[in-house]
Amino acid sequence: MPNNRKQEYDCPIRDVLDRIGDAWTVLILMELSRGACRFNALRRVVDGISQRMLAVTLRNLERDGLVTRQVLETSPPQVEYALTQRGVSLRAAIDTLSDWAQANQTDIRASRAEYDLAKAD
Amino acid sequence: MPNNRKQEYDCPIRDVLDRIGDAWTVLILMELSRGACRFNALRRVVDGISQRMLAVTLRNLERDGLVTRQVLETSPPQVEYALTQRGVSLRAAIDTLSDWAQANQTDIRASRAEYDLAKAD
DNA sequence: CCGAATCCGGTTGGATACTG
DNA sequence: CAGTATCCAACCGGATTCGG
Repeated sequence: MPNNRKQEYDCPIRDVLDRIGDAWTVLILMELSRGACRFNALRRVVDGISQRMLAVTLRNLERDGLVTRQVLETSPPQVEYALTQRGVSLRAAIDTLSDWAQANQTDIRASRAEYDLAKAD
Repeated sequence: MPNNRKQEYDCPIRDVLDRIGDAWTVLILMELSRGACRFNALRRVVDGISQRMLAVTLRNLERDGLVTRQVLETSPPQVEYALTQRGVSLRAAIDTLSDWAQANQTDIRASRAEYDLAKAD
């Protein structure tokens, strides 16, 4: 039920988190923000992503208008993905979170270590 | 492998997304930002959350130093949760994302509808 | 080269029942 | 009141295979 109920309320922040909360979307977004990229090129650089998840993630991004998909008429055909303007603006919003993450990561790690230690009494 | 590999790289943004990417953390964070709250009070207001997930989520938040857990010496004992300073700052970062979500949600919905329609040809 | 379809093991999280 | 423990169904995503 967790995934069905996600869209149960009309909560915009949930929409975004459902998109970027998974393991790969943010990585792909970051990679594409460095410039357009083809499928297998992405696959090599994202490192560890399966073909399936790359396809699924890109399709979702395209569906939300965050990424464009352009088929190049080469032989064999190639497909180039690029951020839309909306995608760029999302990336900027994510950067805020990323900044927070970097600024607080050592403190958070310390808190976790302390917490785990206290539990191991 | 997706969950084991999450922490594989030392990527701070992943740390944050692993925390707030789930269904409940953000909702609880938002609720606590309105003031301290007890367990069952949270449970009532968050609406739809199971007892188990509320406990798990709160424990994770506490572990990261985002939330404090204070046992009140009443009878029966009550437990009050509140945001830490760090929790407040995270909420601020999330607000940026939330603003983006609100600003773009109608466009995104439109994109999705258009995409789905094009697929149903 | 790009992707969809199928299969299937591991994780997630709800329901329920039980403690301090 | 505030959790923990157990059980189990649903989902997610990797591996593999096949199509355009």
